Amino acid sequence: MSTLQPVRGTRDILPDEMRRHRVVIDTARALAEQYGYLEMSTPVFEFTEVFKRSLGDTSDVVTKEMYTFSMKESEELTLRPEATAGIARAFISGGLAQQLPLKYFYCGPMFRHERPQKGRQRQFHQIDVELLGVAEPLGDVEVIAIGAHVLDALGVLEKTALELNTLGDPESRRAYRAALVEYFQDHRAQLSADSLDRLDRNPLRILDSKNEGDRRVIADAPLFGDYLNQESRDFFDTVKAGLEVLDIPYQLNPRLVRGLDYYTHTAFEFTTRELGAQGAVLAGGRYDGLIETIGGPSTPGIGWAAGVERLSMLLGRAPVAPRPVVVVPVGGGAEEAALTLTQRLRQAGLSIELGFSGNLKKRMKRADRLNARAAVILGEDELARNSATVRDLDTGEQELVSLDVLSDRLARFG
RNA sequence: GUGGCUGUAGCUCAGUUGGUUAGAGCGCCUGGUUGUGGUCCAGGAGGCCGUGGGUUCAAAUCCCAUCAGCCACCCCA
Repeated sequence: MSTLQPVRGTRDILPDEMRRHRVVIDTARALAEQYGYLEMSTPVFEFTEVFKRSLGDTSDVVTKEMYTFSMKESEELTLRPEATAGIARAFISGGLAQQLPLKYFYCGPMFRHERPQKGRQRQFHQIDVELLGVAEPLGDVEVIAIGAHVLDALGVLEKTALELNTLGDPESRRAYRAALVEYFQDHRAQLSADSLDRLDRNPLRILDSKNEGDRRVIADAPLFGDYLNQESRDFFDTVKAGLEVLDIPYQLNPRLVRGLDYYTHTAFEFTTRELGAQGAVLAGGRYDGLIETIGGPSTPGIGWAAGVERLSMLLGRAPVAPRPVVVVPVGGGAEEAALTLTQRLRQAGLSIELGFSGNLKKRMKRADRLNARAAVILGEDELARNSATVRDLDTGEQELVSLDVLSDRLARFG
């Protein structure tokens, strides 16, 4: 192939694939709006500090996956690896704490320097829903409900399963974390190198390990359920009850964890088995501590992100390109008339193609390749009668139509 | 970041133990029609065999490196 390859982990999105992306994004945006979540946008890059503080200095994303660059000695910038940090930052910079609760929808490209795989690229796209300023478990239920609704509207809900867990409030977490660290310290010898590393940085993550030795140790590890205080237990019960009321099935997964301290209570993931190792398709949770952590007023929050590429891979049939009507001039004398006719029909709201060159045969062939619905043939004969020949390209039937009523006549091909 | 598999026309692939001008299907172009597409028929264009080195009289075929994709780990959307 050419040496002009796209950068590793990036790709061009041509119209066929773009159409799939748009189905995902447009569906999610419309549904989110229906729930009152309004679209907003933040810059693709931020001061590196924004991500370090919000994702945590020890997270994998921050320690080895960020695209960081500096412009001046004082300006360390990073291409965003996810959306929530920027939204939280915008919340603080904009003084938006005055207007709670806030409901946002977001979509755009994200950047992570990971080893590419199917369903995992270095530039990828996410849709994102955030609810700020709601501490009640009903907020969790609504946010998860939007996720389920989006997946259902895309026709992929039955290809996924909702996994649910709670991380409790900070008090419960601290107690559990301490118990976990103590337990794993006693079993250091049986843990994998990866997990030993996690023991310092991110002990909850060990629960998620797929390593066999780790799994044996994990089997007897303390359970989060035993360390949840009453408030946390009640909170989780209310979330579960809400999901049951809405008929959203879920499976409890005590191994579903988030490593960082500002995550609280609900954690959830819609996963699929159709994308190999990249199973998480739409995932999120509650982050009551986040905004305070990066320097704002203590504000509860919950949200999710979903991978546009992953969702579009799950989509069954690709949406077809819109079918235009093609205007075909015959002979040089008809070109001008065709040009004005084309523009007039477009202004009437029709999708019209006018080829730039070629004889009748070539133009008809091109119409066919465009999957055109009809051809409007304009030659000397037609012009003499102030008419055009309209050919239905599906049935092959054609008739002479006066130019005066042409746009009405073509409306049925719209 | 670690380990493994793969890389031949626009696409999907074939290419025998290294041996003359590298093949197929689909797609594309031209013609069979002077004002009519899809089907059919005939013809045609298009490959530095991912890239760079090496072994050999001889490399798409063997070796090394490199780039990219894929799979698992990891991470997550």
